[in-house]
Amino acid sequence: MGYEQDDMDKLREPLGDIAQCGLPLALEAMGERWSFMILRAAFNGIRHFEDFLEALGIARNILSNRLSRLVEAGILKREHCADDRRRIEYRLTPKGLDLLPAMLALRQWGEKWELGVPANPVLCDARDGHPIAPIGIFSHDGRALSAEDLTWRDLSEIETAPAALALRKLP
Amino acid sequence: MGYEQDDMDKLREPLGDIAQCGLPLALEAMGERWSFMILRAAFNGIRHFEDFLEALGIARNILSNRLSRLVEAGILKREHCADDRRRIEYRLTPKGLDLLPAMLALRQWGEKWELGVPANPVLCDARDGHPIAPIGIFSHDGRALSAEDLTWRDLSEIETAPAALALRKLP
DNA sequence: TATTTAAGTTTCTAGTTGCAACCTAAAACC
DNA sequence: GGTTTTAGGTTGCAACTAGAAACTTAAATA
Repeated sequence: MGYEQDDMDKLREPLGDIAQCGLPLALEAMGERWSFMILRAAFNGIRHFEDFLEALGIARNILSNRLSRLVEAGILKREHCADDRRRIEYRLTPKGLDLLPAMLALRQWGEKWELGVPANPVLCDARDGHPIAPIGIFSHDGRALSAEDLTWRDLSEIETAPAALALRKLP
Repeated sequence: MGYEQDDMDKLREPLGDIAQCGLPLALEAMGERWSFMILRAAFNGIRHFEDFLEALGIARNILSNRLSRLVEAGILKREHCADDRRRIEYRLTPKGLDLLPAMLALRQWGEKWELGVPANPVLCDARDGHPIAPIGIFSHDGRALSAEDLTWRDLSEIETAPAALALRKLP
C-alpha cells in the first residue's frame, strides 16, 4: 500500500478517444444495476427465470428486461429445455464465461475493502484445494505489476505487436 | 473457448448469504452509471472538477454527486491544493488504486468482445515495453485457472487458511 | 476593490429504474 | 378438455438519474 498517485503519471492515457476504449463498451453491456448480480447467479448454476427471481429478490419486469439485454449482448444464451420445452434455460456463453476474472476482481475488492469478516466459502483451486490468488496485473512473462509499472504505448511501436495481441493466455 | 457451463457445477456457491459476498458490496460503491468512467479518468491523472467535467461530458450535478459518493466510499480523497487553495484535488486512495485490476479486466473484456479494432494505445509493462498479460485467474502458485478448475470450500476446511488469507501478493 | 475562477448547489425538466400486482401464452400433465 | 406450471408482459406509481441553466461561495488575481 506504499504508493501514491504521484507515481502514476506514466499511466496517463491520451484521453478523448473514448470510443476506442473497451471500458465504456463493457459498461454498456454490464453496467446496469443488476447485471453483475445476475451474472453471479448464472455462475452459481442458476438457469431458470423463477430461480433468478428467488435468488436475487428482483422484480419480474426488471429481471425480464435484464435477461433480454444480456442475451442481446451475447453474454447469456436463451434456449428451451429439451425435456420440458416450456422451460427456458439462460446459460453463460463463452463471452459471458469470460467475464469471470472481472467479476472475481470486483468481488475480491469488495471482500478486501468492504466486507468486515473473512469471506466464506472461499473460492479454491479444485486441484490442490488452496484458495486462488488475488486477481492482479501481470507482465507477459508473469511478473506481478502495479500501477506505477504501467505505461501506454502506441500499437505501431510495439515490436512483437501481432504475436502479443494474438496471445490470450500465459505460456 | 472450449468449455460450456456444464463443466462448471463445482462453482456452485451455497447462495443465500448475499451479505457475505463481496460483489454486492463492491457494486454498492462502484455500481453507479458513471463511477467506473470517473475512476478511469482518475487513473489517467485527472484530478480537478472541471477536468472531469470536460473529459467525461457529464452534468455538473451528477459529477458532484458521484465524486462525493466516491469520496465517502474511500475510493477518492478530496483535498485542497497547497498552491491554489480554491482548487480541490480528487485523488485515488490505496483503496481506489486497488480497483485497477477490476477496471482492466472489464476493459480488456470490452476490447476483446465488443471493440471491433485492436485497442490503441496498449497498456504495457514499463520495464520491458511488452503489453501486459490478460487479467486472469491463477492458483496460489501461479497456474492459470479457468471456471472448471474452481470450487468452493468452507473456510474451516482450508488447512493453510490464515496464512493464505493474509498473503495478498504472489511469491 | 472589482473581477475571475473553481467547485459546487439549486431548480426545473425529462427519462429511467424499480417494485407490486395483475394478466397472457404456451407447454405439460391429469 | 381443463388445470397447472413456466416464462414473461402490462400497468400504475414512487424514487432515482440525468441534463441544462442559473445561482453561490471562497480564493486568487488584476
